[in-house]
Amino acid sequence: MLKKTERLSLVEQVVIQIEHLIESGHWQIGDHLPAEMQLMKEFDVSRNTLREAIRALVHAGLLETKQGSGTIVKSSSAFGVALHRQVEKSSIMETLEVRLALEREAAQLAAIRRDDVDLEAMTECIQLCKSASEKGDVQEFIQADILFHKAMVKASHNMMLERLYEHITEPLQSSIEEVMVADDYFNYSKEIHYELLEAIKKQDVHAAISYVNQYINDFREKIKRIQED
Amino acid sequence: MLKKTERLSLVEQVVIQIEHLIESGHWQIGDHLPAEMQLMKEFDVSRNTLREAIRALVHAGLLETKQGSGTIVKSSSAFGVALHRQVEKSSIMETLEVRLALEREAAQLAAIRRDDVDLEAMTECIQLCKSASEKGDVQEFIQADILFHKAMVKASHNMMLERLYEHITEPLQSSIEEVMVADDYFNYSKEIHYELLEAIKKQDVHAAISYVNQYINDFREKIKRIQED
DNA sequence: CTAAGTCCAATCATCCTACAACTTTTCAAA
DNA sequence: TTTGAAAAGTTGTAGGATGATTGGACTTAG
Repeated sequence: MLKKTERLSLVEQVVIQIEHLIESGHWQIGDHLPAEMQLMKEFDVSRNTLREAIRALVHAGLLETKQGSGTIVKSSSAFGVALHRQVEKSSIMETLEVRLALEREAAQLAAIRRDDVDLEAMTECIQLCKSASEKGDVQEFIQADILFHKAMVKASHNMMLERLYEHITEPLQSSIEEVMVADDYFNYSKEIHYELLEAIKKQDVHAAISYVNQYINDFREKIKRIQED
Repeated sequence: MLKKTERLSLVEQVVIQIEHLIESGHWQIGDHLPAEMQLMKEFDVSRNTLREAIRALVHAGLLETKQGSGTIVKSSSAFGVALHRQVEKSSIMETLEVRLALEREAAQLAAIRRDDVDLEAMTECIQLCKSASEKGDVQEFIQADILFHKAMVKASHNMMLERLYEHITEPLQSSIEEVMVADDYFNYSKEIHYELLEAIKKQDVHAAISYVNQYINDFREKIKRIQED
């Protein structure tokens, strides 16, 4: 079998270079890119070629151009943008169901695969929850709560699961906050998270799934109640 | 709150039009687009503007251009392409775990929400499985099997779940076939699918989840065994 | 000094023409 | 029929010109 000869067009080469510069953090989110004229010289391509490359990345959601002002970095993950757009097309309930599906799988895998680093990270998040709870700081509590969930997903040692969860949770954040603030989730989740962590620590898969199902169903009920108002 | 004034650039307008023409099926996958010269006239824009629009869609994976030949439609879903790329970056096992997470959630939701149309569709798929099995046609059986799973996911009445499942299953297809052909999955899945359908018909959520877990774990074992060879 | 308005330079948006590189078709010669 | 060269059609790249928008510098009236 012969390898298909593949010449990358100049545009595609420039696109790849810019993507790398963004992914590597050389251009951070919010940064201004150099002007077209300068980029032309740096990449040694014509204006058209450069503009086609930039336009491709603008449409992908990585860049944003504003006439008269310049081009800035908007995001560092094309996949995140694509998922974000899909979430926007869907209802909150639909998205939440997908997120919970991932979370349930993550809990199961985490209970099997978690290592000491994972357990330490999760324990730390729970302590953050606790201290925020004692201070009565709702916002800080919510942030710590989300961090705990992310730590659990990370403990599943499945990068794809982690990325999906991350990019689906992001646009849901405001809805999550709404539910938590409106209800008495504050005290409730404190305990169940601790028990969930214990189950994962003991590698008790069934218990872990059971706890996740508990707060998933509870969360679902709360959403329904709020949406009915 | 004032509405953000939003002037869409000519390029973006052309992009949207082309996207619509593809989504609506006016240009099918594999079709050649008209040449640049003609599209310039039809959209009434300059060559640069048109080319930037096309380039954006090429990078998104909807189109493919070949110098000297033309431009063809490659895919109808930008989200599908993005997901596909993500899957390619991940291992088969990782992807499978995500897919199974979705399938488990789908089974649960389907057991709750399925309507008569869903049940009919699933029954039909099972009969296809059966007839393929009797004929001994492995390929046809696999296709029918996948159709059954998709029908179940559809019965969850969650569009986002359905799309995710669809686009994740697609690039996995060859791996799935490999497992099924290599092992004795042929006879095994015939029975468990029937029982799963019965559980969903009776709206027995626990039984449905249980059956899904059964063949999920079985499938996982088979994959492991094959990968070790 | 402050605040409002004006002007200007920088920047992206669009259009135009020209040529190069590649592919497909056509057609004539072997 | 097969081969190969020519021709026509298509996308790729380059460079220049003008318009539209923005943000900051500057000016001026209070």
